[in-house]
Amino acid sequence: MDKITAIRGFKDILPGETEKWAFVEEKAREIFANFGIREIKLPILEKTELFTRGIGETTDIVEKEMYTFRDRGNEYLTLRPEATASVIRAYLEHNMHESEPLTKLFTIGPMFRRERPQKGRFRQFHQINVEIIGQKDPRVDAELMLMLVQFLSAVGLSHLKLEINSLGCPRCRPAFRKTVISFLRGKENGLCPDCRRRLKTNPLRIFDCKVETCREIISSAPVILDFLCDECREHFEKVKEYLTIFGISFEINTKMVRGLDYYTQTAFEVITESPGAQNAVAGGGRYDGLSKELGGEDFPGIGFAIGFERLVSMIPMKKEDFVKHPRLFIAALGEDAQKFAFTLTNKLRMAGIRTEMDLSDKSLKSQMRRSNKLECPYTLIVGQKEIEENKAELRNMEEGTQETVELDNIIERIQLRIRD
RNA sequence: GUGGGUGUAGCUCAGCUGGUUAGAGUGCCGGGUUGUGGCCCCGGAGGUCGGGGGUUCAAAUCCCCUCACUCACCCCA
Repeated sequence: MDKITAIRGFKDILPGETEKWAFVEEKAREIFANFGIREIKLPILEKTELFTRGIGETTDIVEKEMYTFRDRGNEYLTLRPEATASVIRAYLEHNMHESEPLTKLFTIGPMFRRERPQKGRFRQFHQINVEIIGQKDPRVDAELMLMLVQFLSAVGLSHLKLEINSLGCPRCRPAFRKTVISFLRGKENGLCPDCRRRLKTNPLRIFDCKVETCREIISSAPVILDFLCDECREHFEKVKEYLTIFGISFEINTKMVRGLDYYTQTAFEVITESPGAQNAVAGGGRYDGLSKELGGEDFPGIGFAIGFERLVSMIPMKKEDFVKHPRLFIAALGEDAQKFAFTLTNKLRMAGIRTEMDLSDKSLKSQMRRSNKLECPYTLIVGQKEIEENKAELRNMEEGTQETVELDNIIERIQLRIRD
């Protein structure tokens, strides 16, 4: 019989790694709370239409990456490839704007995209999403980025680069798009096959092509920022101004475009210098048209997504730093001592002290080795002799010293001695 | 979907141009005085050499197919 394995691009997150994940989540919850952002939990399965309408029919995600199937009721369902559409759906479904003019939400969970896995990219991956809905004020954009930067440095990341751009709006982007197309007319032969295709489907994407010849051609192309309408320009200027107030360093990257249709105006990314091609830890932007696209009123929104796996892989601390070692190991010899140790171990656990023992009746040496391996700072040694004399040996593993303790009120005695 | 790399012990890997019972380090188990860890020493368990087919007297090693993993492209977090 063949062993059954996890499916391609789906990963188990094992102990040692999960502690790191918990740490990241705790930090997120703590910092987001300071900024008034509340958690929303969303289904991971949605009607397919939510994504085809929200993300855009012609995007790669919708065209070839979604896990879509028909359920037993013949309804088309999709494992969510991203969270923003779901957040807006929930926002509209529960009329959240009625009770709160500015709604600030975060959610953490798995996303699914059927791509070829590689470093920093999986078919099931996790994101931390934050969405602020209801106001178009550039201060919202700025504080969102401020919070993102603070969070990333709180989990220990450094050498990060914040890149920002403005993508314009439905009023000013079309003109830019036209200009780019006519700029590229006659230069098609210099473009890579992908970009020639993009010229028809999504010409703005040519801006972030990595092929050298394309980069050369596009480097002299017109820049979106020169085409912004007054409102978009004003908004972008304010965003930059507020970022500067907070002392957040950023770079303007006019070549940054976003893959999903719903983005407008502010777009941003946090890039790392970690090796590998997938160097974006977080990305986001404003999506003022999305809510209308999903059949709601016209609510402005802005948000970002942090790639959980990418973030965790960059945390400088080692796995061991997150593991909670037992505080005490109980080594017991003989039947009476084992019985005593078993009840004591669990009583100590219930009293809040991480305690381990050995259940397989091994030699003292073997039990000591195990205590050492688990990095327990203390070991309580109980044998037949100790039971009879109503005492035990408490050994300090770091210093190699030990003392005799009475078994009466042993829990209190231990608590007193092994407190960190 | 396209291209490159790699599949040998739980883990990390060595096995050159094919040649006796497939190795190391680490981890695991046990021992080194009768009831005391780490360092050191000794012993032990553990492998369909990813799978299938072929060439050969002989294949972990050469050839073909297949699967998996991995890196990169596309795209994105």
